[in-house]
Amino acid sequence: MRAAPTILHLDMDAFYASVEQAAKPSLRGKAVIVGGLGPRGVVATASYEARRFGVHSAMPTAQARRLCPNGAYLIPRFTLYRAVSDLVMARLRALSPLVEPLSLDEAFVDLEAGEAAFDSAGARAAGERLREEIRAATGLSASVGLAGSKMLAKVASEAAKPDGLLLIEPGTERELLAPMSVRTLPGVGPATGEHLRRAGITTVGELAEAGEDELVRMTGRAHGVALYRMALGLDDRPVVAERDAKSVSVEDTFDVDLHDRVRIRGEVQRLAERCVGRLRASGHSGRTIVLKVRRYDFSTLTRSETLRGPTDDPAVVREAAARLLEGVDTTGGVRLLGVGVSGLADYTQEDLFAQAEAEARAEAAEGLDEGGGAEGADGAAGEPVPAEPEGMAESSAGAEPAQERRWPAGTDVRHGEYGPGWVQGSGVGRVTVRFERPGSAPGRVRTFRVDDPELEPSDPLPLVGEHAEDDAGGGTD
DNA sequence: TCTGGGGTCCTTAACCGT
DNA sequence: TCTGACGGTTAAGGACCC
Repeated sequence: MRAAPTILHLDMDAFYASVEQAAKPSLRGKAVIVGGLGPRGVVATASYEARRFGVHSAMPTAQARRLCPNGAYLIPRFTLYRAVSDLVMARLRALSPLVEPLSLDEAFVDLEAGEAAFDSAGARAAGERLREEIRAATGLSASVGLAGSKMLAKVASEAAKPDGLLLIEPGTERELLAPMSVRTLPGVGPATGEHLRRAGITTVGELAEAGEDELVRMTGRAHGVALYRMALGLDDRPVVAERDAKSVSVEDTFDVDLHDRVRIRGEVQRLAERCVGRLRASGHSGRTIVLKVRRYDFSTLTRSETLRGPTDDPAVVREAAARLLEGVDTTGGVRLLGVGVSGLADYTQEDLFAQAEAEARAEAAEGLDEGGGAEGADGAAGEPVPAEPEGMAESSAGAEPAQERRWPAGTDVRHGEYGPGWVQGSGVGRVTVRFERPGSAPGRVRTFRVDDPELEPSDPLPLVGEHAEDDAGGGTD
């Protein structure tokens, strides 16, 4: 019924992990796990090599380490991923003005609107060309789904993974979907999946048979209607570029539950500041302040307050957050705190640029603050481990004077003598660095004292060498 | 060693006003 | 004036996504 399969869904394969493998030649073909490395971290992305051990995203990192003890565990480096993502999105926008990014590694493109394709053959050709261009520009593989609707295009790219392309011909969608699990449909997660399973519905075909009324009764109005339409392969949502943000929030999970009320208040104030920093950087102000508290038992509650008008004043947000906290019982301990602002209004801030810069600096400083997990700890003997008092996550009230330099695994560094490399692990006063760069052969490893003056953090190098013209970065030769 | 961080959207209930 | 049907807003929670 629907026209030609000219909606394209692009999905980068194991994006964060693939970027790290591209940046670090010695990791190619190896199990790479990107995610939180602390005691409560979870996996953001696992390379396909790591997936063979049963590691997958959203899994606690601790569990991943048990399944795959020899994997490389790295913290995410969003600035690098964003830069790579920008290259990819630029390719998409060259195809069509109608590009809807869903995240750093995923987007929809309306090929017809860009006059890039009008039929199956044209769409397939455009998709294959796109995959080649992305590989040339970034060195990474992407999967492409093509269909007459967003939902089907996404299902197609999922099925094409990794490094593939799948086009769903119009008219074939129902029979294609029928045997698939309901869980392949976007919007059907663990809860809905289990709900449906208990009603004896496990495939998309059974979903369609159940009928709209039944599904609405089981899962609610909006969900039921959407579910039924998806089961029939119906989806007429347009590709929309430029959707504006609806809320801004920041949250922190603590390595150890917080009990001290004074400390909790202090953390809420910090989060409020950070939240406003981001709010301002995005050129917004907001009316509703939200406090989020996750307790020791993982139960989560939110408290919110709506102001008379929008604000981007740190003091106002801090005070509102503090008021909201007073209404929350924290006995037993708190594992996470968050502060958010919603009800956003455009707010053209006078000195927006100065603020954005301040924010960027603050973020850069924070990035290096995170607790670094040593990874290749090997048989390092002797010397007592620094034994950090846990829970004193970051910037612990300036108690310790001679701050030891931290080298989180995965950080880019430059050594005066050996050149560019990355931190493979650190601990017991030492840091292990592998010297290699995106274009090079796998490099050698050397170990230094953490305070080696020749060693300094550096910016990530571009994945594909060609952009040598801009020496803006650390192009000291 | 259980379970991140940033979002979006939906549902339900209470409350207010028409 | 009382009651009801609605509709909008606010607050809280939950499911889901990457």
